[in-house]
Amino acid sequence: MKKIPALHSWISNLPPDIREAVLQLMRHRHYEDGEAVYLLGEEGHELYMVESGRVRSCNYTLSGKEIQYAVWQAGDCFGELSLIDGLARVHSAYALGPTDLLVLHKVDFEALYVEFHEIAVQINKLLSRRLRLAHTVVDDATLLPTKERLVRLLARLGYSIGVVEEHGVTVLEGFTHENLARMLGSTREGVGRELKQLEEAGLLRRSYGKIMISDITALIDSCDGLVGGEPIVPDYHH
Amino acid sequence: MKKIPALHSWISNLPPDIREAVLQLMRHRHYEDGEAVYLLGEEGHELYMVESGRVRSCNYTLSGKEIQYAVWQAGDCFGELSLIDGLARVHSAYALGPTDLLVLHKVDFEALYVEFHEIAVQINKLLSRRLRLAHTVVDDATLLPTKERLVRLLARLGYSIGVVEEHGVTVLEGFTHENLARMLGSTREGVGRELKQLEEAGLLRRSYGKIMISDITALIDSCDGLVGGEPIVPDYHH
DNA sequence: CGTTATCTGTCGCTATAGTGACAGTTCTGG
DNA sequence: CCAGAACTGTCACTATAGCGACAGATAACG
Repeated sequence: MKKIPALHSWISNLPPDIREAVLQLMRHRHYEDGEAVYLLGEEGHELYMVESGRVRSCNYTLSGKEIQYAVWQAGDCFGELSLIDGLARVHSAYALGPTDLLVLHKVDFEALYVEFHEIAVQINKLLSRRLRLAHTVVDDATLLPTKERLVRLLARLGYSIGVVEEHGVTVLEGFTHENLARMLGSTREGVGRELKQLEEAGLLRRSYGKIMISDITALIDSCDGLVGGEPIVPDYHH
Repeated sequence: MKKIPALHSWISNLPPDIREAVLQLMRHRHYEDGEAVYLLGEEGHELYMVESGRVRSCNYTLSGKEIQYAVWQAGDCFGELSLIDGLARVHSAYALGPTDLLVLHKVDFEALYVEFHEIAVQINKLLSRRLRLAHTVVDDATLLPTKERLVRLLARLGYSIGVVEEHGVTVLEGFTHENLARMLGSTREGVGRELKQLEEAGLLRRSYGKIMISDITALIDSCDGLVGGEPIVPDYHH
């Protein structure tokens, strides 16, 4: 049973001495389920790293429809965008379940940013990764039907925050159909329909809030209509 | 008659001395209409700045459907992503009409990147901008119906590469319905339908390959169902 | 100045996927 | 262990928008 490491952390990629300097300036903060870390439109004056729990980032229409961009968990960093360019938050972030974060204030970040060249380099890598991921999401949303988009979303989630159990089975836990639908810009019913079909095709098994993928590669191959663009961005560190 | 400045240039934001050092290492190259600058999946070993003409970046499905991410023109920089993270190109780039580019080789870029801290800082800003833009595109694609997506696309294009004529009319030239559809993940017919409706509503005028928007703000207001997320990312320089 | 290619307008057909409604299932907390 | 909540399954209805087809308009080029 192996946990796949965090993919969105620039802090853990820093050389040990600089990393310690950064961590020293970060403060703990606890959030209850559903509590907002920050809201769309706010001025951003902090960035974050997840210690435990999960955080989701999303945006809404006036009619209430929601798109969820990402779910961050232990080790992932987020919230740095507004600190880099000084503009407002483009989405809101909420705790998914009780969550502990490490918080770095803008003032401290800027001091570190100026002092250590290496931080800008790592942030560039982080932003590159985010950008590649955003491109694959745009590809999915504009080029593919719901079924394939779901497959690629499951692959991404499987690789990034899934837990690998014996026999190479990847398990996704804590995702409702509703939650998956939000990441696709689709609906609960639609996700249910497609998941059922994928189960019938033998590509995954389900049990209330748990999705077990026996072979992510096979899942992807089942319906990859894209010429290029892997569903998941390869890891840049190591 | 005023041209709106390039929004995707990290080079022009550098202090004059560093900028000169960068420009000195760049070489001219000419491309004919439709010629590939780079292709999806290739290893990237160059980055570019547009001198004249236009470049479009896109991706395809196996069935031939295309999504176009961006159109770059004079002053815009592109192609830096693969140089930052070392991964393959995630899309292809083609010249739109005869085009002249300035080319910087990876080796030279890396030397500059290490020597001048300021370059990493500017690249951070560029990537931030790209990421914000990508977020608004994801919002559009997943949350909004075709009509509103078209409106927001026109607003983005108007602000970024439109030409402002007398009476504040913004003119978009060189975009076919086909081309617009590719940026929406929609179809030529659909774009035609919606453009007609927008014209009937008095929000724009058309004449073969030219779209004249009298008031971009009014256009946006006509159907903005998003809670947050401006259709265009504000400019960070100045 | 006429031929060709590209772009645009229009119309009807169709299907993918969103909506609403309700029943069944699994979990949670007292 | 039981009641309520949250999640899931299913089905019929509907509409947005993609597809195919063709005619008309504008530009490009020799």
